[in-house]
Amino acid sequence: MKVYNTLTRQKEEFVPIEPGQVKMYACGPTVYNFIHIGNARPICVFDTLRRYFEYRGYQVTFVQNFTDIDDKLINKANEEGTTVPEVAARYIAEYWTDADGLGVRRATIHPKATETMDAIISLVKAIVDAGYGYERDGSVYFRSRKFGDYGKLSHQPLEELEAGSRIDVSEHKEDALDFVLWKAAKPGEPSWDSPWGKGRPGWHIECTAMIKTHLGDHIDIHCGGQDLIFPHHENEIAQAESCCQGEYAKYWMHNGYINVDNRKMSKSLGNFFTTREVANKFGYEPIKFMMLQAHYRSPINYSYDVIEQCKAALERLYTCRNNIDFALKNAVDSTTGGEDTFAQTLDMRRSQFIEAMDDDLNTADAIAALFELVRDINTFMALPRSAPALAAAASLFDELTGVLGIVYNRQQGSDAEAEAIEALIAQRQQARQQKDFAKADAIRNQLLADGILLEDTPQGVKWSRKS
RNA sequence: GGCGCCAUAGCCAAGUGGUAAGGCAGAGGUCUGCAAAACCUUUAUCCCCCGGUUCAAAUCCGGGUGGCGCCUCCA
Repeated sequence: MKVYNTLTRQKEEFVPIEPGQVKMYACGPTVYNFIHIGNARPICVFDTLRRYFEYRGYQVTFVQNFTDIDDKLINKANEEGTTVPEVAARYIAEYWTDADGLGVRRATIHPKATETMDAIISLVKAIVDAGYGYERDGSVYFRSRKFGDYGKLSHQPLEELEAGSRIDVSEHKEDALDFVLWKAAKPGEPSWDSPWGKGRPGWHIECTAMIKTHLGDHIDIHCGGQDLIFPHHENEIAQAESCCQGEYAKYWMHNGYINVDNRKMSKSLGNFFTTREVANKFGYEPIKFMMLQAHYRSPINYSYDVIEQCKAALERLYTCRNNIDFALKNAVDSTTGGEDTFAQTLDMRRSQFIEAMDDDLNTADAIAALFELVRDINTFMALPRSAPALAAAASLFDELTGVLGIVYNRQQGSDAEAEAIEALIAQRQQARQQKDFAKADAIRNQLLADGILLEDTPQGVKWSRKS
């Protein structure tokens, strides 16, 4: 498999540090609000990456953090007259709702910054001991310029980084490039005891500490949004490699932005949509599909039209899967002509899918393979088929959509409900036989109003729930 | 100023040297009591513009034009 590595700005063959194992880390949300769909992109993309590695037989340890102590959380708690832990707990719960809706699996470990405090403090200490950190008035800073590789990820010359940075008069940095590892406590803020007095961690140190705690000193892949390359990931490298030999992360993968009106969607610009509000209107599935229909490094311009198109595209997929189940109920006993060819076609689509995913997670091409598979299956089902052949089709469909994490969770009704529907269908069939089409259509329309779609086929009446 | 990214049909989107995937929308057809679904056909003589390299370029090189991002919290 090839992956694009931000470090080298090239697609590279993925070679894990330990054969058969992948250790990956993705920067997770700061839990002070609902996540917006820009936040949802890396969550979806890197979940798919993780699933794909597992599909290819790797044992994956995937860590994604929650930043649960930070200025934004403190502000939110103050605004609401509540506490930081309460705010964090609430939005972590909301995060799970969105993640589950998007069909994103739980990571192996979801550490929280506040639960990693010991590791954070010892890491800061190690950095100070190594001569890269220094304390001023209870805060600890990192000497960026002393770390020779500073700028290697963002590919920025130091002078330029310096020109862009500003020294806050309230801080006591030796150099404009330096960044904070540990912040001295301000009155009324949550704080932890440390060798430098009460304080809390800087933004960058938690990820490094969590990686070292849960994955070790060297990981295969570090992921995140492109906007984290500088300064966040650059600083993580400095923190990790200044006090530990060897490479912190072998591959760095960064996803592109979600835009609105071609502008980056962000909380600071105020042009964001929360995942929840879009999901309430269109469902979670089209959001997930939108994330995967484009390559993960390309920008996606979110709009009403796009999400509607995604919904329609998904409908084709779901209908196919439903039709397989229907065909399975009416399967014939003996095999029919062309089943060998069909089996070969299935294998060919699987190969096509894998080839696409192997090329730096080209989910757009993988989805194209999936749609071609759908056409193959639909064509195959034009005739009555044997159960094993249909089951093979269903199995491959589930296999590939499973790797993508395109959830298919159309709600299931109760048995009583199904019986009532079947009864109405029977009435309608009777009406049809008597050529009472007005009555037949009335029943069909009534069911449709209840979200039940009837379709007449040579094998009988098929019904399904519409979203 | 520094470092990058992008420009493909009405819309979304792959393809990065060998003659334009896939989806949505549209048109025609088959099937159907009708509808739905499905299938077939069709929708870019051409990939922002101008040069160049090559037997061959949407794909490489040079120059434009337009859009965007990071350098400050941010996925």
